[in-house]
Amino acid sequence: MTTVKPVRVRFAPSPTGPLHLGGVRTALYNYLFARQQRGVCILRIEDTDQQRFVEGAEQYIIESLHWCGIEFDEGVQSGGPYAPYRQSERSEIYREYIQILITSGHAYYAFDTPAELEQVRNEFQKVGSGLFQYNYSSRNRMKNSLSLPSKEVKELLENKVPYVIRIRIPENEEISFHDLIRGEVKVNTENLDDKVLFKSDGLPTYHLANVVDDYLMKITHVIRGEEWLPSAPLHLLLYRFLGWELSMPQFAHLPLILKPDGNGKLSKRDGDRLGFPVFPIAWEDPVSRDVFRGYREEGYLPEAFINMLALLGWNPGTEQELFSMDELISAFSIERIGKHGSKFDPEKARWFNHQYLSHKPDKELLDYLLIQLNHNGINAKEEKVLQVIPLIRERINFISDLWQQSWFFFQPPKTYDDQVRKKIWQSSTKELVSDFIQEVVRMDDFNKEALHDLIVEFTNLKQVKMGQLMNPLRLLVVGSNQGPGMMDLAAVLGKEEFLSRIHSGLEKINS
RNA sequence: GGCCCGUUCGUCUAACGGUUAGGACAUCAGGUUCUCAACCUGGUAAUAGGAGUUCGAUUCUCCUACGGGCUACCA
Repeated sequence: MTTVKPVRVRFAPSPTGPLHLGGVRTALYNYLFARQQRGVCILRIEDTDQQRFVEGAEQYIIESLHWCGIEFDEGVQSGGPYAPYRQSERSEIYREYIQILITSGHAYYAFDTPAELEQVRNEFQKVGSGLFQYNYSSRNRMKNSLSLPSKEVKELLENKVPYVIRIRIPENEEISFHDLIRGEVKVNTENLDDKVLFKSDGLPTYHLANVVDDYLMKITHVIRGEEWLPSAPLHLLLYRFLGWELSMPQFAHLPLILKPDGNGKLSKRDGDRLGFPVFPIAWEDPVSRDVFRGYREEGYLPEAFINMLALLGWNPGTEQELFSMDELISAFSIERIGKHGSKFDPEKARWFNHQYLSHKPDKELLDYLLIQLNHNGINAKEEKVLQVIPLIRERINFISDLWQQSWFFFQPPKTYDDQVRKKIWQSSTKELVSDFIQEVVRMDDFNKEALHDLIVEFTNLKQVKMGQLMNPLRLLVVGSNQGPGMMDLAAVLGKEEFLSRIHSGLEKINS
């Protein structure tokens, strides 16, 4: 009789700074898997390192995941049946389990000071015999409850001499486990060292805390970054030593997201260096006051950001590229996550955003544009803005482009691009334009078609190419060579505004 | 250095022993056009190298090279 356990996954960042692309993707994969399996997704904060704690980081994590549309069923933000979800608030729990390990002989007290350890490492390096490892071969030469007489150990403990608790890794044992992404992974315990499980400050390290919490919170699948792969055997040993092997979660170690240029994992500073954000939302470092850009502030839509991220390392096996969150949830599978790291491509991110923006309903783009108009002190009628949207929607890559591609619908140009003027302005241009507007003045019905007909007729009559008239008109109306079709532009502006811009433009350009 | 993981167009990737090695981004060319974009059509472009296994290897095995991760009282 096997009952299928309800899927429970967790995303467990440490609040040591903002969450970057890779972290968001890990959260996303956890979320997609949980939703698809009708399971539970948990947000746990791993703040056992008080040295690296950064003010505001936890709030940042919650806010950015919320912006992305990644929601949690349990966690620091909403509580739940396994609270608390902040590890710093669970220290009593870990104390209990470390005691079990001590009692059973799988862990031991170590009294070596950081300075002593440092010295041993240096000596090792000098001799050139590789890096020092605190393990079966060296632990007897160190100061710990395995090497010292028990009387002395007792004294040290009674005298409150600072200590850490280390795991006692067995000698020469083959540890293997099945990774959902990589298949069988094998490691010999020879290569593991006696990692610290409990620090002298009374808090556990990641290794102990994550195992204890995953067990207590009934986590069924651990989906985390590849940087954890080397310590997975250690975690497995902990499950074994605590007698939890049968309820051990399954592991899936995600490949890393790499720098777009060269190699190495994508890092905080790559964004500044290469000119793209690596964070979902902007972050200001509370100490240095450095500000890091965010996708939200750059004008990305969360759907586009998520879509791009989902496909960075995972693919559906079809040629579909655009996915809503719901589609991702139903298409996702851990088996189709790639094994190798992916270089992040900011160009493709931009393309995704363009796709989403150009498929957005008018109404939503309207809201975005209204905000920007307002921000620029322009009070435009919705009706007019709604006319503008279809004319610019194909032309934008970012939300901020809405304004950059449409400001001239709402206000006359303040300057006229000199490069463009030189290129298109001829000696006869002023006269041509002047003659043309005489005709426009006489128009009864000022609309796109009528204007088009008039222009064709006029240019034929004058024996000039359409561009000879249109380009100067555009310069006068927009101030440069950008923008949608001239007739569309004119129709939205209306006859009066159209003429007024041409008049004042002619004055400014010829003076 | 040791251990672990990886390697298909420039980039993200598909092809789970038999394909003219497919798609997307980028790039290039052409088209459209009143401009700038967008858009449409087409092109260039890849199995890291070497041994095996097999009738047949991108696919399986081994070696080499290269890349990455880990190697803290950090996560």
